[in-house]
Amino acid sequence: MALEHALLVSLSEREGSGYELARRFDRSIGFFWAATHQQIYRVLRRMEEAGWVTHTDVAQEGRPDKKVYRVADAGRAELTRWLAEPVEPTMLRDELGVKLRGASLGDLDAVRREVERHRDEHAARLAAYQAIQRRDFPKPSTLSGRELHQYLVLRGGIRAEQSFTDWCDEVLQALRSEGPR
Amino acid sequence: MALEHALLVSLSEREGSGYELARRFDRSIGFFWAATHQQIYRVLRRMEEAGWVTHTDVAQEGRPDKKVYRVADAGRAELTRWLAEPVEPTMLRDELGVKLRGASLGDLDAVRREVERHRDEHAARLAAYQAIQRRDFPKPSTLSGRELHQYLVLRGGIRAEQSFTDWCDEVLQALRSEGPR
DNA sequence: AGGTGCAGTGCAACCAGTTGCATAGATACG
DNA sequence: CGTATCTATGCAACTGGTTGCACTGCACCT
Repeated sequence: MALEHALLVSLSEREGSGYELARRFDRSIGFFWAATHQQIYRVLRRMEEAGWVTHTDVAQEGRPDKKVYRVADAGRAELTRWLAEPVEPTMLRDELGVKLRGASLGDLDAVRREVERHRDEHAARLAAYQAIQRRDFPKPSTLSGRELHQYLVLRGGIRAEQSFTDWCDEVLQALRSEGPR
Repeated sequence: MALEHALLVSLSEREGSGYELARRFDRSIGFFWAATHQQIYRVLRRMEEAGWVTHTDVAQEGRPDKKVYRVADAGRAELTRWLAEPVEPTMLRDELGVKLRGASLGDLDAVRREVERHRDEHAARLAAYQAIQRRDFPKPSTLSGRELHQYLVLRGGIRAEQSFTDWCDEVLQALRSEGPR
């Protein structure tokens, strides 16, 4: 599974506590691989058992102690191993498709509103990603290494949200001719 | 969850056994919502307990008996209920993104090959979907109702695979300038 | 004669992820 | 002053899905 490896990547860039990782996920990797704090805590513990990471307790004033994790040698080895190993290409998996397929068995107008809602949500994400692109990667052609890879992942997010938004528009357009509105 | 409802949609179109549903999923809904026979059997039993479907045992010659499921009133009600209820828009979730983000921590060339593999796989799916479109929906503008909805779902698959393929190409292009090849 | 594959259902164990809740001090809002 | 939010970690229960295996009998290939 990839969460372990996503955490290894994130911790390789910078050490951090479970909580910090959860917040980092919320605002960057998490756009492309979401994870709750619960899942992260559990996986970190499992990874420590496996010797992939180690932690040191850090006392703080005015706030709870935290466990700062860093990648161990075994973790680095595991990450390179996994990077070289093939993984299965993902399948599209979106409930909206199921709803649309069943639209004629229910309230068509409700499905229409649902598609609109999804379009808006995906369009909003698209705008957010594009803002990140403008802010963090104004000159893509100058990038290389880690920065280039980060940029390319962001590009993936942009393309995905763009195409989803376009699809919703196509659906709405096509449904407009159907039934009363 | 959507598997129940995907099964309700499929069974509304035509009754069938768990096995048949698994095969139907393999070649149509499954392009957009994959499910193993195991999962399907389990869910069908749960659905029967809930009164959403009923089954009749059908004896066959030369092959095992089968349980043919059909949608009950409660199932139809549940489906319409679910169709009107909002669901959360999906997040992008692809391990390839994690790999790319960590590419500089491992063998860049292996990641490159991996991206190529995924590109080929997605391009193949794209071609398959486009073949279905050409065969089953030569004149989209004439469609309405269930057929239109099926077509639109297929369009979603085509757009998703197209944009993923394009993204892989962009990545490969960008990585070409990096490191030895 | 023997292996593969299809049709058909199913159990058991496991893995990944979600949800709800608990704790506890600090700070900020109204 | 009280409520909400942030930092920080965690347990317990549950849901959804995967993997490996088992059994039956027919058809097809070599």
